[in-house]
Amino acid sequence: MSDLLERLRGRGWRMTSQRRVVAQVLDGDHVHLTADEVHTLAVRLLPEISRATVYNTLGELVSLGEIMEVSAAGRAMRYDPNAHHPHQHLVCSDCGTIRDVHPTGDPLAGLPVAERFGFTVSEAEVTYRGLCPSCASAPQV
Amino acid sequence: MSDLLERLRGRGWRMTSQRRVVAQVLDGDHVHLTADEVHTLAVRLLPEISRATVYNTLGELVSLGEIMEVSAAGRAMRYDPNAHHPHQHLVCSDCGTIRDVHPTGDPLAGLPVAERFGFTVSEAEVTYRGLCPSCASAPQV
DNA sequence: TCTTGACTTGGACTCTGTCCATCGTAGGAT
DNA sequence: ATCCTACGATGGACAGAGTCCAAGTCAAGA
Repeated sequence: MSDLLERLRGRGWRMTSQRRVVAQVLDGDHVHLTADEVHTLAVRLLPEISRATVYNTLGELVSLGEIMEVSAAGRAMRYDPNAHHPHQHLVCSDCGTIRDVHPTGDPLAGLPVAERFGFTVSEAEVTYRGLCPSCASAPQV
Repeated sequence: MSDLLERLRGRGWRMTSQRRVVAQVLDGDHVHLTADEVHTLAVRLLPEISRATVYNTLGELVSLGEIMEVSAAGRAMRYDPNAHHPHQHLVCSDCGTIRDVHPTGDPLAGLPVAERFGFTVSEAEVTYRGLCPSCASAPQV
């Protein structure tokens, strides 16, 4: 993601230390962090960074298509740095952990034209739900 | 949905006026209301009904499988009264309109065991996105 | 180096949803 | 028909996620 900064600069982004730090955090692991987690990690690198800036920056990255929002029903939105490789998500219904998965076949194919109601369907987002190994073995509440 | 109340009574639900009203509201239209909208409509029928009761009742209906939660990224959860016929959703990326659709095939089949990471996968939720006929013809912002 | 407008800050605010102590009542028992 | 009691309703406080805004800061072009 080091070239992310280059791409952004090319798009006229003013390069601030805050934005550099947010990009660095997203680059760190390929997990799907919440905005709050991004903020916590960013604070370690730049103690005075504010929550509002993290939200702003994440929002901008999303609208530029550099990262993806993944909504985890009822919980905080998560941010997926892996926006350039199409994939789907597997979510633990208990703890909210998210993994990237690559199903076979084209999910769009499952939707017959008769079921499209005149829509110009351009993508299908699939969320698989279940229990992750540790939640499946741990006693549920 | 008039038999909904019968089914619930059969499951040992205590039948209160509040619960009746919530069921009645959900029965009204087959749109996907938010909890707050359900509360607003319920108040018209039973002015003293509280928000907490609406949330409780919706939560119970969800866990009984009578209605479904549909998460609308970043916005309030919506409740889908059409839970007895499995279906997916087709969402207009421009205006947000939601339609129920019935894809062919089992969406779970697309996820190979090698891609399940030990999860006990129990369901797949598919959201098709595109432009509805009117947004497709109208100039976009 | 100067200038300026884009960016950041932090705290207040909104929106969704949950919790809890207390009160009310549906519906079985008598 | 009346009584009992556990289940359900209430509403206000609380919490988490995210937005807004006025004021201050600073990146980068001139």
